[in-house]
Amino acid sequence: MLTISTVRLLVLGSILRRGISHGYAVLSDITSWHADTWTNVKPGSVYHALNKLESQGMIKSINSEVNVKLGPSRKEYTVTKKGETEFEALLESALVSIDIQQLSAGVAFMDMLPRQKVIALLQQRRIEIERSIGFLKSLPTEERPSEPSMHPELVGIWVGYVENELATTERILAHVQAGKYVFKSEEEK
Amino acid sequence: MLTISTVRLLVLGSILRRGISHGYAVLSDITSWHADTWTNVKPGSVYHALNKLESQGMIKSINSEVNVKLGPSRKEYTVTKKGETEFEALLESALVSIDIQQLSAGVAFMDMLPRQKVIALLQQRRIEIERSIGFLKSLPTEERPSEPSMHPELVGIWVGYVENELATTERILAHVQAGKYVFKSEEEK
DNA sequence: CGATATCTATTCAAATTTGAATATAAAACA
DNA sequence: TGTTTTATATTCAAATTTGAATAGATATCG
Repeated sequence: MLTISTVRLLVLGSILRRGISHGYAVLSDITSWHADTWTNVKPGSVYHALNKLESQGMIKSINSEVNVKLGPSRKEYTVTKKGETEFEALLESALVSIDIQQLSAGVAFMDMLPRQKVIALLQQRRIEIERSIGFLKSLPTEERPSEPSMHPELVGIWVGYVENELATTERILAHVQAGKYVFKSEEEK
Repeated sequence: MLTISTVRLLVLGSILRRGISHGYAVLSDITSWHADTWTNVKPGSVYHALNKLESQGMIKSINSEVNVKLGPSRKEYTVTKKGETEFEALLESALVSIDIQQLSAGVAFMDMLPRQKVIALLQQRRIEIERSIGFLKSLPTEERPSEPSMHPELVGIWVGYVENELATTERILAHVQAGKYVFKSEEEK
């Protein structure tokens, strides 16, 4: 289950990438990206996010209505300045978040930030994950657990999870530092 | 964010472990188990689950009212036969689920199933994860991704996630097969 | 050329979650 | 003894998500 901020990030990012877009295209983008794994957004969530973003002045609807399409009429949107600011804030917090769905959405759009910014955020993420590993490893367990919190396997599951998050962060960080991918304000040749 | 079925499993398991319980105790159990990591259940979710489980005949309220407590009055529940059946169904599906939160809840209560059953479920989980790894590894990627679904890092995040799930499953399976922990209908000495 | 399938596009009610508020009783303190 | 704190216990409105339904327009098939 995705959080609202992840949906907002995905919606804003999808519209920004296209310049002008509408609910169905956003939905198609998101579901085509998901690979049945990292997102499971339903139409209602996308349209809800669009309505809310519009009411908050993050996006605004335009009436181009160039009827070069098949099917019912669309409502098209562009992202406002305020929306761009929101997008960057959501993106930055996604790249630092320990949650894997947030991170996925962040990585999907990371090239819309400068390379150095992404490096700094991923380094921050690494520090938070290391703290989390330290905490989890400090938890006491019992071979005959008297309650679930003491169960070695339960603690093990979460240690494994965050250790994998650490490896993931370091891998991406290394690639970005090594010059892979094209980031904001880097010309492509 | 937890799914409803995970909350139901946790609530039923918590009541079953205590025999008789009430909302606040269930909430305390669940939050004391979480270690700030694998659950983040709010009061409203627990009470909602209790009301729904009661309306479905999975639990029933009893009026023992042995006022040996401090604070406002409670509403106490026991799990019905129907609720026990539901608990086992939820538990079995949690142990097979690829979702880590479901698995965590499943592991927390796995000792309420026979050892052989748990082994069979974890083996099934392993097979589903292997299928998932195969699928993810078959996805095409591009060094200059034209869309997020093609991004090597995004695919890499999810390959890493499921590979870690595989390792976790195999580790727990090995421990259970090696005779660790006390399961249903195994006497303790 | 009429039926029906398909793709496009959105809406809506019902279910669920969240965050905050409310409320009771005992304990602790001054 | 009064007042504040702490622990117990639940409720509720608002926000969000889900699942299903609705609906327009072209394509396809016999």
